[in-house]
Amino acid sequence: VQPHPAPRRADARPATADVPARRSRRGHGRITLDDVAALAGVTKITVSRFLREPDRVAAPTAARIRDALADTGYVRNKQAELLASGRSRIVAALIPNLAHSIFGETVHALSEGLQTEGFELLLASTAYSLEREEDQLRALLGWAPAAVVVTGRRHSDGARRLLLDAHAAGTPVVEVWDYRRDDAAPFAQIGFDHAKVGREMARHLLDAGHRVLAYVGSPIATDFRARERGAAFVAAARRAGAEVIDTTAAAGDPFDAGRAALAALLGPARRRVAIACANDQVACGALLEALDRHHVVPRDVAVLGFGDYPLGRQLRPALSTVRPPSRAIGEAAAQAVVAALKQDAAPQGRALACTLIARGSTRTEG
Amino acid sequence: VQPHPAPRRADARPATADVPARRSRRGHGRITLDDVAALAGVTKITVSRFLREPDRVAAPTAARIRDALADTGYVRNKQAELLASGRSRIVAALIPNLAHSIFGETVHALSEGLQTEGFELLLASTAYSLEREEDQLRALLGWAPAAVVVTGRRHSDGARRLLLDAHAAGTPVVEVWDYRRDDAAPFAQIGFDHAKVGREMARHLLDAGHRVLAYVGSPIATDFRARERGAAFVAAARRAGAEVIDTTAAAGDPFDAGRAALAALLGPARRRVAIACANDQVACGALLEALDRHHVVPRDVAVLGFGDYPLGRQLRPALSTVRPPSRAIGEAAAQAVVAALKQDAAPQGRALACTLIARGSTRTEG
DNA sequence: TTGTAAGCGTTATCAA
DNA sequence: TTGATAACGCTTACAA
Repeated sequence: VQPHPAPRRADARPATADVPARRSRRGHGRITLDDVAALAGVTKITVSRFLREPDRVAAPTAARIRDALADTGYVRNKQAELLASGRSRIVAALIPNLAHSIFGETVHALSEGLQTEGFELLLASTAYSLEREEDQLRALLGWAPAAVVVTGRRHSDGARRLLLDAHAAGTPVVEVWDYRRDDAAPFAQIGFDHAKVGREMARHLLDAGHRVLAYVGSPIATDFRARERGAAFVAAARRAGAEVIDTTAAAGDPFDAGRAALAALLGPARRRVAIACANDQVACGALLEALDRHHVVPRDVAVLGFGDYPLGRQLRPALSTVRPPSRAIGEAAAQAVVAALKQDAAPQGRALACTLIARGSTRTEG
Repeated sequence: VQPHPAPRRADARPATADVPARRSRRGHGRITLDDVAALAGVTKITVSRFLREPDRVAAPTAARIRDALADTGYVRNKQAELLASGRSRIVAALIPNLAHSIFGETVHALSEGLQTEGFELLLASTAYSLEREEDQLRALLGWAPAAVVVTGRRHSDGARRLLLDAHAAGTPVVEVWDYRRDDAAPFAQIGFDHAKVGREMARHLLDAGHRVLAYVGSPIATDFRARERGAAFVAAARRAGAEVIDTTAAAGDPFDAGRAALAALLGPARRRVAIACANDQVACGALLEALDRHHVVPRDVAVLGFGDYPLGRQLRPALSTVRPPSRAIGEAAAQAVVAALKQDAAPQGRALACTLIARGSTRTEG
């Protein structure tokens, strides 16, 4: 641990004409522009200018300011900066779940894309609750963000109102992880059509020759996108004349839920089924349970997941799954937001594609 | 989609004595306190007071203000609020990795603990880079946070300087996920002793009768905590007279890295080994590879992970692992920060315990 | 090239 | 119970 000089603070503020010694409502002890300026022998506006446009101050002055900044360990106060400049370089994003989730890559890509353009990402999670979404959205809007990114196209009336107000005030609003061509929503959508994915999942299992199809849905009632996939899966399977079982995974550990779902589906009365799951974790649980029970995969039991988590590739047979364009969504959202802000126009929506990855859990290899 | 009234904005600002019609540097179209106040027929300070202490305005006035707030869809500007009040209710936290990580529970618990006390969490990730930590820390400090939470006790000189300055200015600083009893660091530490965990991991494998021990470390050179566990593991195993192999997992998919590590360790020349891994994903990869190769687990190949990810429980045999107090760290950090801010004192550090969970991958059951 | 004055939207202080 | 005024720390606009 290196010792280091305590932060220097100018004792006397630069005398501002005949203003009485500042009544110091609170100092919080932090270094301000005035402190740096005093040390550099200039006024704060020169330091401020140096911070924004270094080339516009004379070289010797710049050198003194540089020293003063390093000496004091000055950190610019964002609140004051944003309030004064009127334009925030903050993008607020609202995601259902931060920890251990499918949204990780989206957030990462979004963050990178924004950072390279000089924007900061302010993140909050909704825990899949519409009510919480509204609360968090209100909190985020308090930061006066330059743009807003939300997940999905379903919101509470209050949240929708907030988004529409922001939109009306010229703040770009982007909805990610969903896309409906026919949707007349006012916000740009960047994502994919979940109903279409559900149909493709059914089609894949039907094409593999299965005639008994099950969907194991998410235990989260407000995961509208998973529900949409499930509903479309069920409808498509029924249309094709298959026997369809529509179930929901138990709450709690998703692997255990997948195991339990498989156990419930199979028994003396039923020995063959093709299962599509709301996510790969549930699917891995189902697949592991099927293997433990010595069912023949994929002939008797086929399992199809969603999300393309790294684990699925490791099982034997490996898990078939749908890979969502997680990273592309984040990249596209960053691009859309940045472009909209630069051109002062409404952001552009974009449809992205999922990829169905057929592996051993649904298809006999070779 | 319900139609809703466009946000109302008072056309004429309340006449502020003889100030000329505002020169309107920029309007950003957002609703301000003045707009709400004009609609309610009061001045902005009354609205501000209502927002902070509703009981201190007369009932009829309060009702009018309430209506005006709802009508306008007013959202309080955080920048102005924080700047004016001088005390930010923001806690800044710096975590190595947000997506898919062991820190998820810590962040979640921290967030919950702070939220119930009226604080907001501002999160940033370091991607395990000291350089990035310093950058991100500087950015976070720009928000003038009421407290700072960082991961670990290793920082760049610059970051340390920033933390010490904050500390000196009375801002509580907490280091999480590490704890050294002998450490004379100025910051409160909330976590556990990684060296001790490394020794316990070695002890567990030795107690199970193994005499050839391997450590598969993290590919992230700057994951100091994993390195500390590894170094202590190796030292303890050597002290006990065991043959020790100290390796590092390949970068990329951790499951694949675990598989590759096992493949490299075992061959014609060596048929028995007990492997400890930097994390459960690598350990699961190693365990799956051992099973695919028909090694006898745990007699010939034993595998011990770290992290207690849900997947480990699902394998057969299940993965032995160390469960870190992830949630407890987040809770304790929230408590420490809140207590420090309330009492205007330095935050208190705390040692928390890991639990070694012996399952079938290291111990013959029954 | 540098500085002065005003103001961003809110809150603390004090007065009415 | 309500309001006038002066900050908070910084940036914009304009002057020197």
